[in-house]
Amino acid sequence: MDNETIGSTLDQVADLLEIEGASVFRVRAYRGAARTVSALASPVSTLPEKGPGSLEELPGIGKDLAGKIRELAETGELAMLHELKSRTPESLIHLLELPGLGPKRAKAIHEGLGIDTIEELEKAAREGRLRALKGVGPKLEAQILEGIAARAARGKRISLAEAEAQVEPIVARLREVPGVLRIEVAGSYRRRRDNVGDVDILVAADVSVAIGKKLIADPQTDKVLADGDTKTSVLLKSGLQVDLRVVPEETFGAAMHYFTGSKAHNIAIRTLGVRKKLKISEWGVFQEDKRLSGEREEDVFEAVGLAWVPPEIREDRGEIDAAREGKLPKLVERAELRGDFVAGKPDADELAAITSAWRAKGGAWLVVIGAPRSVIERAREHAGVELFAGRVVTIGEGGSIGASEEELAEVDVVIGEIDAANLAEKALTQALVAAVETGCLHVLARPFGAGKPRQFDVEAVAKACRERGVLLGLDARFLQGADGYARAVKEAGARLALTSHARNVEEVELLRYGLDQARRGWCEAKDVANTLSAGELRTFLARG
DNA sequence: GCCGTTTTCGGCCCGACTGTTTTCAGTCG
Ligand SMILES: Nc1nc2c(ncn2[C@H]2C[C@H](O)[C@@H](COP(=O)(O)OP(=O)(O)OP(=O)(O)O)O2)c(=O)[nH]1
Ligand SMILES: [Mg+2]
Ligand SMILES: [Mg+2]
Repeated sequence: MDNETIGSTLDQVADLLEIEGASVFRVRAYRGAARTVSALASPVSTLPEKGPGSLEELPGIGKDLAGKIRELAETGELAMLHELKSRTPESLIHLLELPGLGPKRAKAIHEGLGIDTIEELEKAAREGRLRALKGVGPKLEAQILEGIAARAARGKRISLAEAEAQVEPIVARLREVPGVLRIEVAGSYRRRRDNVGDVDILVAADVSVAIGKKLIADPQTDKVLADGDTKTSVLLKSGLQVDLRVVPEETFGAAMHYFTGSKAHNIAIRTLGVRKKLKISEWGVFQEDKRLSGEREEDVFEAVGLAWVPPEIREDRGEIDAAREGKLPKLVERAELRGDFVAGKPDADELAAITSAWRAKGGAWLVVIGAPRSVIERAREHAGVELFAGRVVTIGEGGSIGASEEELAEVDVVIGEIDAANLAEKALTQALVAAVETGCLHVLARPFGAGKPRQFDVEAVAKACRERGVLLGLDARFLQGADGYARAVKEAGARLALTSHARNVEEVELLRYGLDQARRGWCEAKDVANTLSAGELRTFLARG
């Protein structure tokens, strides 16, 4: 079973335990493990059984959870989950998707009314039977019916680019409201996750500004989910949820920290505070109810003895220890990028437009993939950036390279791509290592199958790449799991190549989404080949 | 279920909004 499926299975366990009324801390442990396993770059089977790097060494995973994760990885089954399902119907998990319906009410609905499914719930709500339950009245009943009706319209997670497109005009309108002192998008958007579940906006303003009402009146707003003094949530017409938080300017820093998250990072920071007898919340840092600070985001970190942590790595995956020890990475920045890999299909005019746009951005070189040499030669004359000829070659199942030596000699950069659909994890790893060891490749593309990243032993492959001077490609068009991939590559001492595959001027912009994921993967300039100068790249290509 | 410059037992982040409630539980961020 792959890591993502193990993660969602552990989340199912957490849901069922929660419905059963298990300890919230036990539930949290399962959710934490789910999150940790989903983020692993390589399959569980590649981790050592014991000692450094083993499952049990991962924070929040002890003997018990490690055993369950191994059981899932090896057999695809979990005995405990079967037992849970025999006690509590699995279908109850779907009730939790309805807004306002959590584990307590799901349990009450199941036990009090014998309801197991959304269909039964809808029938009961229509007949007014839900209000027989303690704590449920006509309003909740109506809300549940509405939730069932609106189920399909409520959006799923969307890409960061899509979220940017939707939210930028809204933020622009809110920014113009008189009395808005500061406005920033926080949450997973600020942490630059490749997909976001909602958009979280923080505003510094007086309550009298009633900024929440302005969001409610926005042309894109469809439905109001909640509306209080400091917090408003709406659903846009697109189905995207927007959460708005309003605070006075003097608590903007602490509020930014809270609203940026992640949840796991917040809990870790607040726990450090508790040990120092401090209380940390969106309202500031407090000692015995006396407010110490909170105007700046740094205040929160300083209060617990940490350096300011870049939002991209606030995931409780080691950044807190690093911030304490002064070992935070100096994350690679946009201004440091000098090269990109673009698609070769464009005609000479399009290529000229791309090269001049890239030069205008401060770029120094481009690898043009798949263009005829003649096109590149001609483009070179007016390019103003150095052009390299690139070619994609197919890697066979045994790691063979699908091109002749003469063909390879015609280009400057050889990019190996494997058709991974039919290979198991181990065979895939072996094929990739073998391909790298032919010495023919300059870049190894990230393997995908059926539109999803394929699992393999990233550490083993990245180490082979490091030895052979091969870059690991990170395609900015396909970023699922790219942050974990980047981190594993960096930790193996290898180097990434971010590739936009731009076919036109607009798509050159895509590279920054790749950069975001490299940053989430703790990458510094030295970990990303796009920061090399043209001369340095040339030397690298010559395996110098 | 995990974990330990307090601890191997007994804690585990903190607050806003809603509905149903005569004082707070549930859900969500
Ligand atoms: N302290 C604390 N903060 C939380 C909790 N839940 C959420 N937050 C904070 C951190 C989150 O990043 C921020 C926004 O919440 P969201 O539910 O929108 O999560 P986030 O944006 O991280 O991910 P998303 O893509 O929306 O699923 O609020 C919590 O239980 N405790
Ligand atoms: Mg969010
Ligand atoms: Mg949110």
